[in-house]
Amino acid sequence: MTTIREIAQLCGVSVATVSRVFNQPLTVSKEKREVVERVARELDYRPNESARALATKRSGLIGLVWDTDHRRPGWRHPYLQELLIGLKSALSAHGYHLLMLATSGSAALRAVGASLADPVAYVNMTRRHHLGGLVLIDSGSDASAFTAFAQSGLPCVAVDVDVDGPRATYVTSDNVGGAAMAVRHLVEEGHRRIATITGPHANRPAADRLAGFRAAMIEAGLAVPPEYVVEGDFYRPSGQAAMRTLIASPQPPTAVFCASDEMAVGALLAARHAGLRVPDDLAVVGFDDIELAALVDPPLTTLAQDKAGIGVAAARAVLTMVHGGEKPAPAFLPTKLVVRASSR
Amino acid sequence: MTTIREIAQLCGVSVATVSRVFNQPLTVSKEKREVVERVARELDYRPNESARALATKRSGLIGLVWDTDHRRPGWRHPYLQELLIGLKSALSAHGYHLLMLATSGSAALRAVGASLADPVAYVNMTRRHHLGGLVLIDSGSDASAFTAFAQSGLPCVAVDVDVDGPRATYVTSDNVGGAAMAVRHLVEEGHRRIATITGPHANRPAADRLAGFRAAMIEAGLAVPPEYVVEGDFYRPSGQAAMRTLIASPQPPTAVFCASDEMAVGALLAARHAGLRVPDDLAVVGFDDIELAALVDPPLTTLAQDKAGIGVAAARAVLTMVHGGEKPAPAFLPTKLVVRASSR
DNA sequence: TGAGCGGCTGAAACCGGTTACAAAGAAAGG
DNA sequence: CCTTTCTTTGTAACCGGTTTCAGCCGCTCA
Repeated sequence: MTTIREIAQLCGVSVATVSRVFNQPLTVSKEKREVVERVARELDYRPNESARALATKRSGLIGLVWDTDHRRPGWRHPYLQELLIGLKSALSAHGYHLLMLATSGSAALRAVGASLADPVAYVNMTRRHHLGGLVLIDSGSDASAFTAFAQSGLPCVAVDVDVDGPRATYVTSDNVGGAAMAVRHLVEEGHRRIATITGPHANRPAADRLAGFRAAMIEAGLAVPPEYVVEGDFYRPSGQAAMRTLIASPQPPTAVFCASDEMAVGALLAARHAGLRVPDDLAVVGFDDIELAALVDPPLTTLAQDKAGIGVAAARAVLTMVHGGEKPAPAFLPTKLVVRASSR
Repeated sequence: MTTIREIAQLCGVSVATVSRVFNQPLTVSKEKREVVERVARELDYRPNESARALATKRSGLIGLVWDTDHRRPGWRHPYLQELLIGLKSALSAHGYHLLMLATSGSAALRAVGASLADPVAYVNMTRRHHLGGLVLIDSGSDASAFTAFAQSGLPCVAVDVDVDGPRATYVTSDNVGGAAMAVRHLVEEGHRRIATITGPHANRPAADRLAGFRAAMIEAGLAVPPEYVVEGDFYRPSGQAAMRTLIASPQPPTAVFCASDEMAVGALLAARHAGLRVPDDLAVVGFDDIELAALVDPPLTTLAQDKAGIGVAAARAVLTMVHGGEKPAPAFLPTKLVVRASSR
């Protein structure tokens, strides 16, 4: 590997000059700059990032905290791939890389059944590697661990989990607006008895979707009897169970808004088992627009999240803070209603 | 941040001794070791990884090459999440982290329509960051770029793509054996006219699945007329089209083995449109066991890949090479036949 | 003509570890 | 008791960059 000193010697300049050529080119005279650049190219010079990080205390890396909860081995992030695509492209545009942190030290914590990996271990890694900031991805467990990150003072951006801290913010979809769009769509289709299957009430997106549902129902002048709000956990079985409950109620709804596509698919299954035709007897609307949504029978009407966009927004937010900017306000990305056969 | 020198001073020892306590504890006397360890703990000492990487030329990072092909914006890895879970946990067990490389410099290449991102840029990053090795994930484009990595001399492990090089190997499922299991299962169900919808012939897993299919057919004493082998591209529409062709043939098959679940779902759709009942008129078997497989109607018989296991195997292989071991032979992980309603 | 200023440049310190080498002390062997 | 060997320790060089500081040079302006 060629070093800055070799180049300096070959060009007859000092190492400081060579360093400047790459970092503050304008402070070097045009002639020397060109010589250095040419020689560097000929020697296929590549700056040593470790040395650079050591000297500057900046590594050009952003940490990704995504720890699958060992108590929920089957849990899967609904759109990890798209999220990563968005994250990666936005970070890459600014010359940053994404480091998937592994906390090998957390075995002890797992043994005692701690939720999520030890935030301390992650913060530890962050400092050791001079990471600029962290992106936190919801891993299906409770969000308490996230607050530990948020309070650590490191630049943190959480996806789909609301956190607050000195340099912590979050990015999610416009869940309130999306849910309201779902209701309006169902009202337009002539429904008046509309129920909802929500996510866990402690979960921010779930709460927002419920709030949007309620607001739009009021706006439409429709009542929401308590039995029309059933809590699920975002996964298919809970949607199926919730739908069974709704079907068994004295006056079953003619439409249901589900806070996730997974639960909506469960609702479709329950409807099928009960002999209900979708959408004639029961309209179903989901949330997420997972790949599966277009493929179930009937295809599912749903609110599409801008999945890659959320990744991009998260990357931007964390970079803003890394570069010393103010903590950005939480971002709520617009959703899009995708109307398919399950609701018309 | 506390440094090794502060600790040395507080303990009244030299920096070398402190360094040894953390790297070769046995060469330090018990007393000094304990003092250093206690003080380090009290001061919450964390070694600076940049400095360490600079001195040792090892970073403890493994690079992940996963560049979504811009010419196939909709392309998605069939099991990225499970793969990452496996990779991460196995790497983490050895104290390694996974660095998702971003090659911002590839914009120029994209402009000229180059396939995949510039391997040179990745190799560049690898050297800059002192990465131990690379894990290459198939990104749906042609595999030519992979050979460039394989020949770079860096430790490389590809997933689902066969590469060879001085320190390059790959990990995939036992595609031959899996396909053979599918055929045997269909034969046991009484089928004799069995067709296959293959993946792209240039793709190694696709070729292996076809080879396994052929071998098992011969073993069962069954003929494979040329029109019973139709090539698809792993995606749904191609499966649907291929199935239409098969149905239109003079003597349509009573069973079809598809090289991917996506194509199998396409085959199911084509069968439904043609008025065929599955599995009575046509049995369908897929490959992958994607989430959708259990949810289509009828649920799909398929060969489940050990997705996380592939990640673990890839991690092990790359670590073996990083630690100076011999290049491991390609690994072929066993698949499992999951029998559902589409074939019985 | 001389003071003042701005642009370039280089010497050297520094970032925080690792490690080759030498030396001191302790233990072993003759 | 002296030599040899082993263990433990410290000194100092080194990894490859960045950055402070001072000095030089050429200009401008009074």
